[in-house]
Amino acid sequence: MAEVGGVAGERLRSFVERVERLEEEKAALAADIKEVYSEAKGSGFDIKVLRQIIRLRKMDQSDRREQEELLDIYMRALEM
Amino acid sequence: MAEVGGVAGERLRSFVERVERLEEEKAALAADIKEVYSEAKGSGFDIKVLRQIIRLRKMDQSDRREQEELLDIYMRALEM
Amino acid sequence: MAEVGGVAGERLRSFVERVERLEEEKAALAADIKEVYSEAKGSGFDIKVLRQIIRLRKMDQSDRREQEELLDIYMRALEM
Amino acid sequence: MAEVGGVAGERLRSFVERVERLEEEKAALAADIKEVYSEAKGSGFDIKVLRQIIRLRKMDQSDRREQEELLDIYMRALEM
DNA sequence: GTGGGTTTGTGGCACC
DNA sequence: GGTGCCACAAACCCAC
Repeated sequence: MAEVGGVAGERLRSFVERVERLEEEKAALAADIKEVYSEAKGSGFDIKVLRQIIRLRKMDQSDRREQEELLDIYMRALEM
Repeated sequence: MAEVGGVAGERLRSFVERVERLEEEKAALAADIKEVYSEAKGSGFDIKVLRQIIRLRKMDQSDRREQEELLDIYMRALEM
Repeated sequence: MAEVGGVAGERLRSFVERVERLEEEKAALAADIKEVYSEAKGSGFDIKVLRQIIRLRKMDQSDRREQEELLDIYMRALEM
Repeated sequence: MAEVGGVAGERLRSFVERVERLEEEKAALAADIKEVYSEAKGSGFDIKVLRQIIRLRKMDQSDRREQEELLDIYMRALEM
């Protein structure tokens, strides 16, 4: 990190701005999600229930993956 | 949350899937951000400090100053 | 936070030290846990497998709790 | 990880339970710490700054200085 | 303003 | 040694 005002400064600025740009897009998506929840609420759904459903669906997936992974490492631990 | 099993079921499914879709995209952006940090690291930048820079740029100036002043007061109180 | 060197300073110091004390104890427990894993490894167990087992046992519990919670909020959403 | 189902099964169970026991105690301490912060908050202290104080006290002086210097360099490079 | 929950950041650990 | 991963801790945000 020599060249405080020189080339490195340009690279640094570039990285910072790329991250900031991506974070903006991410924040926009978060806002979209919030809007969907809001719309759902307007249709009479309970947001807390919705969130829970989505969380459980995600968990089931990762749970299944974990189980498979456990089987896998058991097998390797037993040198099968 | 009326009409369980009826028309509302369709709507519910639709909301759930929209949220899941958006969350996938959000996760993809998070991965992109991670990659940028990784690239910056490869260029010799300190990721932790980089994160701090981005945090400071986002933070309001007056809040930032306020926090620092409070920290200063506490440290003097503790004779650090 | 007036009284930088006075009464408030004493209270501040007291809180800080209480937290530090508790964190020390917590760190000691973390070290104990690490030691148990180490001992298990010495007995021929695969640490990664062990961790996975413990994680799954914890997950199963919290999964069950989540399911119950979901049922509960469904019921409340349906005003049962 | 040999002897699945035999004597090793007992040992395995023992290790798992010891870890789980220690993790419970650790969780209890975490709750205690949270409570201290809560009490401090009730006395008018800023929790965020309090945490920072504790972090700084734990951190090595030279590391702390190093981080600050790096931050300073980056900020000058970005003309912040 | 307080608590809960979600998300982000940091540190430790294992593997390469 | 250094890199990626995972778990814990902290910050943030919303709803009440």
